[in-house]
Amino acid sequence: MTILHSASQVLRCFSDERPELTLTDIVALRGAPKSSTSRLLNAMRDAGFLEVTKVGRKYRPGPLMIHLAQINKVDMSLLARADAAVRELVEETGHTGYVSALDHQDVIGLSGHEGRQVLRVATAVGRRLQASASATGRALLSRMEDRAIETLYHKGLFAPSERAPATLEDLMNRINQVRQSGYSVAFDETNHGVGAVATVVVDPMKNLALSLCIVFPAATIAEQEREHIITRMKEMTAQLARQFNDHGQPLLDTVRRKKSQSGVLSI
Amino acid sequence: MTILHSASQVLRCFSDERPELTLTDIVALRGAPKSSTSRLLNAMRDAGFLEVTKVGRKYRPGPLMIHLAQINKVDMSLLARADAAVRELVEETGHTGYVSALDHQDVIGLSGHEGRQVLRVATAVGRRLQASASATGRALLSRMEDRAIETLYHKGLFAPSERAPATLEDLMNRINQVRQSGYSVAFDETNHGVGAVATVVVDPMKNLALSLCIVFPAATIAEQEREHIITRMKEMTAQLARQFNDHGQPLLDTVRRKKSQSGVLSI
DNA sequence: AACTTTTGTTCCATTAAATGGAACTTGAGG
DNA sequence: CCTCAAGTTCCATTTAATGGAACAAAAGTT
Repeated sequence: MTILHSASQVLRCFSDERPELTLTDIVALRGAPKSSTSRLLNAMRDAGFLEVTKVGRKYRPGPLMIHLAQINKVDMSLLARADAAVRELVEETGHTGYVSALDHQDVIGLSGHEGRQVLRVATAVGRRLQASASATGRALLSRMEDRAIETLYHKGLFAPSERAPATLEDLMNRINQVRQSGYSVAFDETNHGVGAVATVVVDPMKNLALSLCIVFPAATIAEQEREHIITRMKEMTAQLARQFNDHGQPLLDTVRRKKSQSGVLSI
Repeated sequence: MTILHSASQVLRCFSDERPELTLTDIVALRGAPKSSTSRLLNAMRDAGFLEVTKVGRKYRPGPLMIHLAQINKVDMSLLARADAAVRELVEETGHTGYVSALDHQDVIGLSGHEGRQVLRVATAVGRRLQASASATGRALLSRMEDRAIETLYHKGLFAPSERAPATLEDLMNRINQVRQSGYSVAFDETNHGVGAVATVVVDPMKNLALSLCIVFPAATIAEQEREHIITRMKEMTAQLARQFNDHGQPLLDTVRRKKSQSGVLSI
């Protein structure tokens, strides 16, 4: 174990729920000896990775992190991150991939990358898709509360093809499958001959859900390759979820209010 | 030199102007051997501190930094940072300190910390002060363009005491002194018997200038102590400036528009 | 205030990692 | 196919990190 990995582990201990940690906290979380951890934390403080609160000897991410967070060209938005992840998947698999978000009953493509395969699905940035009849749409819906989904489809739903869910009950079954497995699939639903695998990740701070999706010709894909795509997508999505403190909470129906700081007037 | 310090140096190489760097860039910036730097950068990538762009082997701050930037309880605003810096100065010197911002011709106290000294200046969060007749006000004005200052005081200015600048010319002289020395002083200007030292730092992304100020009884302060306060304030202000990419640019008169991302639709 | 418990630091010999020069590999132009 | 620049790997050497235990400092407890 190099000290950089140790430092990395320490920094990963911090989260929204635990923005400040003591030495003993970190010892407990990492399981490393107290002495090493003590020296490590002091070294990290000296280097600017951490800073200590005057009261209670608590550590938190330090000035160096604040410096990096100010660099606005390093886009840290979920969209930029999800887009980068999809691009990586596209390069790996050669299939087309895109990132999309939900808008009422529709899914909108926000960014897309075309694959290298001769037979490939064209990307459609800005195009709308029925949420209920697509892998990416059901992935996004899976992070809403049941009540909200029912409200959204209270007038019933339209199935553009035989394989798409035709009733609210069908849809809920498919959504529950997504919730359980962590990914969403579709074959021949909105577009004939097209297969899709999608996952979803939410940024709880912005209450924003985005879906990662890889699309491919349904006929030519091998079972093994499909499995591989699913595995990689779940891996990359899990990484994004960790980065954004997404612990699987459902999306809030109403807009969350930001708490005001204590003791300091806001501008 | 520990590897943590090296890693810290590398991360400090990134800025708004240089959001991505190659191995050779970093070798040039740090002066360390190429071999060590190569290994260091790869180790940092493995640990999540950096990530590499697929094209051009460029490095930039990595997923770990993005994770930390998401922690909302770690307040990275300039106000929170300036407040923490002032608190530290107050603890060190025992004198009262505060952070303030400009509102037209006034300075408003945004956060304050009272000193430990028996004879101390009381804090006044939310209270207004004449910008022209205070150390903190002139510090803030020093980051505006001359034209903007002239516009602000085109109706002339009022001096609340003999030592305060009475004309625009007086004021400009005092402001130019601040620009040159990097700090602002006042004795017996708005409040009798009160001395003050102030510095200013701006967050270019928010186009926000904040002033750090330490106030003390003018009569009882030793020359040496005053010098020490100035030195420490300049140090801490310089650190903040580095973190926020403040390179001494004047404040924009109009609100800067944020550029939209290329290739990706914004939500 | 004296005691106990909890929490963090320092010491030490041992182990493991970082170092820098040189040789080597890779990749982009010509 | 060659060349030059950019990046990686090798190796012996130096330097830093490790973890157990003793030590010191706070925070509770009687």
